[in-house]
Amino acid sequence: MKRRTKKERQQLLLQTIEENPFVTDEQLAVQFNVSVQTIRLDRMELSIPELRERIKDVAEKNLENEVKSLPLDEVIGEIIDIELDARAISIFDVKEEHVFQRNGIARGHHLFAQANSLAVAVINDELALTVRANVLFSKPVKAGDRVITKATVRGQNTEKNRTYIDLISTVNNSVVFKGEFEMYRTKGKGENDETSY
Amino acid sequence: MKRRTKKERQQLLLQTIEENPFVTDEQLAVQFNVSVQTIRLDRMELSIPELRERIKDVAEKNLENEVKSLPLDEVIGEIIDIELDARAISIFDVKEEHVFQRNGIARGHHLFAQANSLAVAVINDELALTVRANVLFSKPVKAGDRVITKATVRGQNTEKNRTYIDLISTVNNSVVFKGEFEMYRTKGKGENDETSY
DNA sequence: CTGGTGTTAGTACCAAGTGCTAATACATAT
DNA sequence: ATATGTATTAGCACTTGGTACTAACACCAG
Repeated sequence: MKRRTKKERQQLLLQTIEENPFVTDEQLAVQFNVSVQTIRLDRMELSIPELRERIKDVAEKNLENEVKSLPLDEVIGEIIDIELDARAISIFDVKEEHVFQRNGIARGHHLFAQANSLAVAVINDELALTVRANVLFSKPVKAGDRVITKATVRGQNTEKNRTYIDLISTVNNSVVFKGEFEMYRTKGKGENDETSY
Repeated sequence: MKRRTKKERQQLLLQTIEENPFVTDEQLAVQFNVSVQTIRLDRMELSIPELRERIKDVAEKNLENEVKSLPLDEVIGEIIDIELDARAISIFDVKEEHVFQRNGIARGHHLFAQANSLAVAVINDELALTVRANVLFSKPVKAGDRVITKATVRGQNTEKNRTYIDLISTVNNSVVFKGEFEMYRTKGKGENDETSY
């Protein structure tokens, strides 16, 4: 192992720990052919926490993901207000994982998912399925944006068991997404009121 | 805190650690009103590893998940055939996590996501965004179904930088989803050598 | 009273550190 | 040539959250 300069070593150190957070100072010292103390000084300068903290961070991150990925699959966006068969509002915070790396713009299906989830939720029925949707992505959404989606139940066709819902998503009061959803439901509006909530 | 029997305590210990693997023996001792040594003996009998090992286990598990969840977010469905700016085919296996628990029918946004991903992929450009989509969910899809989606590029409006794509998804040769997507792209078909932007 | 089970206390030791002081090497500037 | 600064190394005390082990005590049953 050739002895690198401080800068080179620290650069490699960052990479190495990034790739494998489970490596000890001792192992790193051997790898870079320096003393353990040097590794410690390097970590300090680079503000890299000690092994146990790194492992803990990874563990905590994973625990977050667990909490995140389950409801994320269930309902996209957090429903903050709902009046069944009338209207509903949800918010969705766009994160790095929702955007194209190349340009930082949110993938369309995430916005669709938020709207679709809300359309399902607003329907006061056990069974609600999307039959048709016409959507328009009017403005790009970026990571860090908070998307607020409002659903309004527009009408019904009781014979065909259909409910029509309008959806509008905004970021900072600017419309980013519009959609008209045709939903299928088993029962008509108002037939579910035996058990009043 | 009432003093439980050994069995009760060990039962609760298992639960407690399961819920929060980050708890130390000392905290547990306080919680159960016994000595630290007792907690250690309990852990031995129950073969529960020490705090650091538990955290490490969580961290390692999460690292596995990372590999799994990333490509899942990147493209929904596996692209098995593609001819840029012409057509593409992807398959998507519907799993339990994609369906409503209540009725076992796939949530619409997963089918939309597969179609949307494919529409983005078929466009031979750095930047492709969904502008508008009209979709029809013609038949419910269930867990275990293999959805095959075909994308066909229908036309273009070079002035407006738009590309029109038709999508059809089938399960066992039966159509479950149809969509017309209007996509925005930076450059026209075949113009990808120019630096027009 | 003796034995078994459960619990507690205490000691020595370990890994992987932090925090601090001191020594050394080496090049650069004056 | 001597001083200054940076990089590196060594050593020691201390910390956390343990393991491994021994000894003691309480209490209940035979």
